[in-house]
Amino acid sequence: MALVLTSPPKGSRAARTRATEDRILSVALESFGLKGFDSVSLDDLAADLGITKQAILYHWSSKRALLDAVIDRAALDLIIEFDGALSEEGSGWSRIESVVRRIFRVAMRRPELLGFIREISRIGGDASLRVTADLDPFVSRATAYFQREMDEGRIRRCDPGLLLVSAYSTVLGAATEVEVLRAVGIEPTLRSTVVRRRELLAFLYAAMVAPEYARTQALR
Amino acid sequence: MALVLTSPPKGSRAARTRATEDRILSVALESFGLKGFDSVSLDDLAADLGITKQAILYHWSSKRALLDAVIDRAALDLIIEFDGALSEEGSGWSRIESVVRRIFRVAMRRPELLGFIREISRIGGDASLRVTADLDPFVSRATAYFQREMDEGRIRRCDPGLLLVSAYSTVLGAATEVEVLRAVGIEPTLRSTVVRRRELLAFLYAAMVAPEYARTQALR
DNA sequence: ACGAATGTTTACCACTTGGTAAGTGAACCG
DNA sequence: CGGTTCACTTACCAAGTGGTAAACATTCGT
Repeated sequence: MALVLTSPPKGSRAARTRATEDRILSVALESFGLKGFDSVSLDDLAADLGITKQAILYHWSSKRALLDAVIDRAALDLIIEFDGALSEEGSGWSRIESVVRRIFRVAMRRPELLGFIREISRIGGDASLRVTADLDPFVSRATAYFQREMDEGRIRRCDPGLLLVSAYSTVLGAATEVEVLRAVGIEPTLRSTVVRRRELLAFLYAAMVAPEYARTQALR
Repeated sequence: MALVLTSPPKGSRAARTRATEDRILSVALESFGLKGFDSVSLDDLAADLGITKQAILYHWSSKRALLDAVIDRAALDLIIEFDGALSEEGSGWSRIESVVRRIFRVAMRRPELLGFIREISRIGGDASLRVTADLDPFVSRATAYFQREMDEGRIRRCDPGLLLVSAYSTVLGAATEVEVLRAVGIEPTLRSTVVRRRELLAFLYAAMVAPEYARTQALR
């Protein structure tokens, strides 16, 4: 995924510096997300990048400082991926459906991103606080949206925060728990992912949509 | 949690050996589950146990071999915790409810156990295969149970494996994703856990129970 | 009672870890 | 042009890593 063709030095020095830091953050996010923070050494990262470990430590004073930067980057990526879906047009359910589709797309194309959030949760402490703070505006938008949908009777009334958590972990689980899927005899191929997404949408639809509202719609 | 009152040597040698290995597995499961496999060194484990690292390596030839043993132990613990619920009496929904309650109980009392399964999933490779194999009989029972409930019209018809995954990740997420809960402004206190469990049961009930069957029941 | 098996410790070892110090060449700015 | 800043490398280092070898104490079988 790194996509690093050692480019001949071009652009201003500042631009090249930014590009290097960007590459480091990308590779670090991927590695931390897939293998875990402690399982990836600075030497590993540097080797992947074709630079020396000290070059990394030049841009961030410690591995921990690098982690903070990666957290910010991951939060930004997440918001970019999902916030658009929340802004889309469409009535209640179709918008939720588009968010779910997007999560699946992200889980397929960038598993390291979702894995990284999990990893940060486990590390806890300051790291968790940081990602929580970074994502706060997005979470606020999402819960406010749920609240509105409930007020207008399109979504079953309940605690919007808990609904968000339920939906989040359901989708994230179905999208990422590859090993669990294997355990129940489902090989995570592209085709099975489509089926899984369809089943999950039905699951969520049943769980979330207010029955009275559902009756007025003829969708599936 | 370790609960290790340095007992004066008693019992046969074989019994004491078994007890030692048991203690090692307990502490290792706890540490690996909470901090991650790579984040826990053999020296850390040994220090927690009040023995030397080489004592651990006497019982298992390498850290990796220890991991395999911990996997087996974790799978056993899981089966013990949940298999009982599957055998309980009661009609369709009440049995599912009891499983969910049990998962919450485990998530509260033994977070390291669920965390460990997650960790193994991420490690992948042989480790995942092992836990998958260990849990296979349990998974078979669960899906067979879902199938039966569907055939008798008590649960919405769908792929039983996927239903299991959805329910699993939903419950596991709501029970364990403490940081995500914080992000949506829910402090994971005991009281809020009760609320969360109630909301989640409503979520699952709506998602899983067949509407025709639900109408025949007056439960909540 | 005595040698053997067993469980554990002390002493090491090669290698990796995050991090420091000093050097180097190119880009920038006057 | 000439010095300074910048981005990075080479050269280290102390602490920690998983793992080996051998010594040691206890318990077992005979």
